[in-house]
Amino acid sequence: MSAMILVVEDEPAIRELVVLNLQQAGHRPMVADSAEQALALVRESLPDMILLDWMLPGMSGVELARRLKADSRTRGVPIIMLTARGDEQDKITGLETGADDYITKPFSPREMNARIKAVLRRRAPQMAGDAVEVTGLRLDPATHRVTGNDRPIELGPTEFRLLHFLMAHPERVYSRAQLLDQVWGNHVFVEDRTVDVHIRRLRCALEVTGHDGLVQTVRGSGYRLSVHPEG
Amino acid sequence: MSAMILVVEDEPAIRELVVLNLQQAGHRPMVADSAEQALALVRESLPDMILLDWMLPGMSGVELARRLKADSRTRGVPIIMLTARGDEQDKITGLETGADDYITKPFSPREMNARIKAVLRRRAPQMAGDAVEVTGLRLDPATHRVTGNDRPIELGPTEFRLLHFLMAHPERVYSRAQLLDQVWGNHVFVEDRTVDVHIRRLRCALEVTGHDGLVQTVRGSGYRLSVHPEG
DNA sequence: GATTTTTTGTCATCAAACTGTCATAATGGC
DNA sequence: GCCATTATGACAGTTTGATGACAAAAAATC
Repeated sequence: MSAMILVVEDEPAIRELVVLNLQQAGHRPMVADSAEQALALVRESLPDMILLDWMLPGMSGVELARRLKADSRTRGVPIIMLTARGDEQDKITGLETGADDYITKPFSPREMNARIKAVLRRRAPQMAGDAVEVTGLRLDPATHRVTGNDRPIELGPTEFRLLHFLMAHPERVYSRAQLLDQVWGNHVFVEDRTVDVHIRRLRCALEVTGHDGLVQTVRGSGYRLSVHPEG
Repeated sequence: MSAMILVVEDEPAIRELVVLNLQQAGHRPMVADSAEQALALVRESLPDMILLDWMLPGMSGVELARRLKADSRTRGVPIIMLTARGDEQDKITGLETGADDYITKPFSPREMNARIKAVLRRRAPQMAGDAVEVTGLRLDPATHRVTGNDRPIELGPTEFRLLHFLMAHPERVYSRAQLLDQVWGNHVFVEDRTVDVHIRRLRCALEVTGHDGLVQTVRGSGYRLSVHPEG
């Protein structure tokens, strides 16, 4: 479970606390101490999640959330609000602006981790770090192991990530561009056709346990991982 | 799970209660009735965890926590705050000073144990102090001794800690950064590649009993200790 | 307090693995 | 059969990890 998480918090003490805890949990934190800086960072590279302080100097956290949810590029990024008090009205407003969850200060690191994991599981399953299994094909991010009917399968790093993503979102077609965004990263410049090659390498590797049929081509659209026979 | 836990609490009744409960749970409690005495004790020997009363005569618990977190030697020791009431402001300040969790009095022994266990598991599972063994490779923290099939194995301090951590978390991949955090300490500034070198030294040492295969490389991700054959 | 002995972090180098791209063959739809 | 799309094999460049050497730092010894 290694997600890039942007922490937007102006108070240095709390910020450091959160960052430390995130690192402990194996995430890669980025920090911003204002909404403006956060926007700039997000423009550079899209994080997997944003922890957002309710109260910020300058542009408030609510306003920032609103903007992020208004932009199609950033809309999908889950947001967890950090709020000082458990004010019901705040909570309502927060959820209205599109926050995915809500943590009331003071929060224990355990609570924070639990909520982060829950949101990740909901919004970006491959980030949650759970093992996934489909008809005997099993991929465990924690041990970084792939097995087909309990026989080990060798995968390169890219094929691993690709399979991980596909298994986390089965029965759904993804275009090459989407796969490039999700598996390679949304900033790299790679030829579309490169996906074909990695799909082939993946199929090759899965062939030894007969699981290569799971990776299906959808002509004109992209690829899909499905348990249903092709066609 | 047997950890050395320092209890800092001025009220004798509560202190005894806590100590009793800790012993019941198999831990080894040390006690201090003031922050000053706590500091002296910590100077002697580093506990695995500190239960710290919020209100203390003389130097307060908050101040003590702050000092402990400021010192690189003691920074890694998890702190659980004992607070009298669920005072919101107290909790905020507590977390700011770097407490890992807090327990609100009055607390049930079960709650206390649960939180202690959780924090220990999260922060320093290898602190549990029990000997670990994997397919004939045995590491005993108490005697600081490593054997492979009952034949002694010589390890440098860093290699020992590294192996200890890996054996306490088998079958799981850790990035170099994570290993640096966990084994070196999350405050040191060391080159990532240094991990490679120590992994190699560790493997070299384990080679004499044929246990070097346990330490596996996961290309692009990090290292893993596993009983399953590589790849 | 000086001198060995260990331990540690860093580098340069080498081998192996991985990656992206292309040219070409194969395939499916019409 | 023709066209668009995908599969495949080969390849060169790049990245990554292993390894041996080395000097600084720390610890132990005298």
